[in-house]
Amino acid sequence: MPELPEVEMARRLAQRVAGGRRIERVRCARDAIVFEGVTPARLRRALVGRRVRAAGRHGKHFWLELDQRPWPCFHFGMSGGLHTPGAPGVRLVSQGRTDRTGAWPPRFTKLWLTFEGGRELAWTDARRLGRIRLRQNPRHEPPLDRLGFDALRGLPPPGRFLALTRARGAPVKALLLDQSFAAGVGNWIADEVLYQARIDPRRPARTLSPAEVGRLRAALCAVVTTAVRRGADENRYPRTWLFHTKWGGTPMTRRGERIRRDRIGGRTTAWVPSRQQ
DNA sequence: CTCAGTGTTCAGTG
DNA sequence: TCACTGAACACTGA
Repeated sequence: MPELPEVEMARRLAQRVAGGRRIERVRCARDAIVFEGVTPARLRRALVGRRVRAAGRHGKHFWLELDQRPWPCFHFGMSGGLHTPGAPGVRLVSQGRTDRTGAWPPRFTKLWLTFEGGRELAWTDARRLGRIRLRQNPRHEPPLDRLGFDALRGLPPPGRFLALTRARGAPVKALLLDQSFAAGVGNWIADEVLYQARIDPRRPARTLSPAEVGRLRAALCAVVTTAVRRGADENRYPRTWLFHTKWGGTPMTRRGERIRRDRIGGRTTAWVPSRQQ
């Protein structure tokens, strides 16, 4: 689930539910892995009674900006999500079948917040690769301070993007996944971007021509902004996207192109050799 | 039962 | 020191 578009939806959900409200109650699961460097008692002390001013995000990390520091910071790992009880006009960040049951709080809830007025947020993580931390200044402390430009809001201008890309020797697929390059890009976005830019994922980044880097930048921008505009709802992504056909039993795009799957940059990569030379 | 997986970190290599 | 690679992490669901 959680690449940049899903995390952006979570941020907006947090903003709508919690923005301007005081935190009344904080409940934590017992989990010394997900709560990194924070005991439930300290987290409770930092949050209870605080007012939420806003919700921030960079790449796949997001945080709540409170009227007093430190602030809670969240990363969803492979399987995390943010939920609120189904109130009219409030969109759920879906986490698949485990919470279509409608249970509240959902299965695998790690942090459960109640705000003044009775609104609630639940942060879930089945596989426990996600993290909850406390930070004085999230953007300027680990792990956020090691991130590159945000793929939605911080895309560098063409000249700088070209220089950044050609400074690297890794396969361009690996470069796209590197969070210190483009924060927020995950496996499916990287595949989609390379497909749309018509670039072979194995190519060392420094061998791309200026025209190819231009296509890469344009495709990155298009994929991320479109996914966010469509509410990170895969059913609403354009039909031409590789996304829809990459995992199916039929390894074909709807254009009839053969899809190949290789291990590139440490991840399974779906690509179309006839189109990505 | 086995294996892949929408992610990150860290040890090891050159 | 830097750039890069691959394994480990923890657990679910196919």
